[in-house]
Amino acid sequence: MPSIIPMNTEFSSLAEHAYAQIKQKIFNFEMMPGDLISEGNLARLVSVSRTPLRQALQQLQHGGFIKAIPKIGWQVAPLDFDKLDELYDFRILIELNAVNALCNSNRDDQILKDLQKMWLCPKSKRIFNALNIGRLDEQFHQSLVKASGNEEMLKTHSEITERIKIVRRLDFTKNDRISSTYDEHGQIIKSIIAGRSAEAQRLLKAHIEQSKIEVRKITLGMLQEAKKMASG
Amino acid sequence: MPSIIPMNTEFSSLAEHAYAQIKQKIFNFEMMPGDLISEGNLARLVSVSRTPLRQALQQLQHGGFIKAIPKIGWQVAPLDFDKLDELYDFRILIELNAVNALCNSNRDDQILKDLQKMWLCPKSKRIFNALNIGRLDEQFHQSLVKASGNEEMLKTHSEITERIKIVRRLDFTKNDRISSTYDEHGQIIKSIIAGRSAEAQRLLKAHIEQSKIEVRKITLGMLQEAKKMASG
DNA sequence: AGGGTCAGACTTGTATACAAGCAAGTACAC
DNA sequence: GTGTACTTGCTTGTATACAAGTCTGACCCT
Repeated sequence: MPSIIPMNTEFSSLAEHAYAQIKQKIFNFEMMPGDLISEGNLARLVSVSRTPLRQALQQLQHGGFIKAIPKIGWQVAPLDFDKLDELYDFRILIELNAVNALCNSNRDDQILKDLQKMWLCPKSKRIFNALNIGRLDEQFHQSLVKASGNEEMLKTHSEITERIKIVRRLDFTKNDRISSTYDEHGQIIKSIIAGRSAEAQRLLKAHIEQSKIEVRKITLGMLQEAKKMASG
Repeated sequence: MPSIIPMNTEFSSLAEHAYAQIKQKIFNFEMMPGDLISEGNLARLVSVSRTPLRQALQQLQHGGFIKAIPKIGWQVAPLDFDKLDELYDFRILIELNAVNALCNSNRDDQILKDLQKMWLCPKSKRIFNALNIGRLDEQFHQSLVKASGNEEMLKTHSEITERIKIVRRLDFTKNDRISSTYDEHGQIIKSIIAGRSAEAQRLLKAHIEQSKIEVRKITLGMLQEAKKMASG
C-alpha cells in the first residue's frame, strides 16, 4: 500500500514521526471519525514509546484532529458539520481581509504575479488531477493571506485549512468543480490586480461558500468509499 | 508573597498545575522575556517531574508564551511589538465581524443587556481598580465575540487576548484611560443596540487601536517596574 | 602566548516501570 | 431469576533511568 508520506522520511524526532503517521492514518480513514483508541495500541501501531506519542497526540488535539477524554482515552474527532461551517466562516473572514489589504496596497507583489501565471493560464494547460488540484487550491488561498503580511492570521488560516482538508479533498473528485475552480480563481486574481476590492471580496466569498455547500453534501458513506479507494 | 492563583487550588493534573504556575511566573515577570531556562531547573521550581512539565511547556509554547530551541532549551518569548501589532489587528478583525453580526441579528440577546447594564452605569458606580477593570474589559470584548456565535473565532480570540494580556494590563494604570474605556464601551453598546453597524465598527476599531498605541509605549523599563510592584 | 583537543557537566529526547482509577464481566447470595 | 459485590484487565498519569548530543573550559602542545 503506497503511503503519501514515505516511511523512510527522516524526522528530527520520533514525536514528529508519530504525528505525521497518525495524521496520515486519519486522512486515509484508517482511523475513522469517532473511533476510540488507547495510547498503548497506538504506540505499538506507530512503533514509538508512549512518551513521544503523547507529545504527538497533544499536537493533534490542538489541531482539532483528536479529542482527549480524561482518564478514558482518545477519540478521533467526529465529523461535525456545524463546526466545519464555523471554520469556513472563519476562513472567509481572514481571506476577505487579506484581499482587501492586497487591493489597497501596492499590487506589484511577486506573489500576485505568480498566482496570475498559475490560474490565468490557457485552458489546455489546466491540471485535472484531484490530488494536485487540491494542493494548488490550498496554495492559492494561502498565498493571498500570506501576501497580506500578518503571520498570526496566516498561522490560524493554515490550521483551519489543514482541519478542513479531510473533507475538502472529496470536493475535487468531479471535473466540473475543478473547471469552476480555475474560472473563479482567475476572476478573483483579475479583480485584485485591478484593485477592485469589493468585487474581489464578493467573488472570493461566493467561491468559498460554494465549497462550503459542497462539503455539506458529503456523508459518512462517502468517507467509507474514500477509505476503500485509499487502501485498494 | 500573595499569588493570584492560590497554591492550594486543586488541579486535575500536575501538568495543569505546572502550566498555571509557569504562566503566573511569566505574568509576574519572575521569568522575564528572553530568559533561557532548562527543563530540569523548571521542574524543580514548580515541583513536578519532567513528564507533566513538558506537557505544560508544550501548551505554553502553543500559546506563544515560550519558545522551544531544539536541543538547547526553552526561552521565555521575547517582547515583539510587531507581533503584538499583528495580534491586535487580528483581534480587531474578529471583533468587527462579531459586531457586524450582532447588528444584523436580533439584538435582544441577554448578553447585550448585561453589557448595557455594566458599561452604561452611572459614573458614580464606576470601578477604578486596575486589576478588576482589566478583567471587565476583557469580558466586554469576549462577550461581543461570544454573542456572534462562532466558537472557533471565540477560541482564537481568547488565545489572542491571553497573549496580549501581559502588556495590556499596564495600560490600565492611569485613571483617565479607565474613564475613556467606560465612555467608549458605552458608546459601542449603544450603537450595537441601535443596529448602527458601521458606527459601532468605527468606534470599536478606534477603541482597540488606541489600546494598541498605548501598548507601543510600554518599554522593558516598565516591565522592570511592574516586576518590583508584583513582588514588593 | 596562542591554538587545538579532549573531558566533563550540562542539555533534551526516549523508553519504561509503577501507581491509581475506571469498567466490564463474573460469581455469589438472596 | 435478579441484584450486588468483587476481581481482573485495561486505561491514563507520573517519575525516573538512560541515551545522545552540545557547549564550555581547561590543559597540553607547539
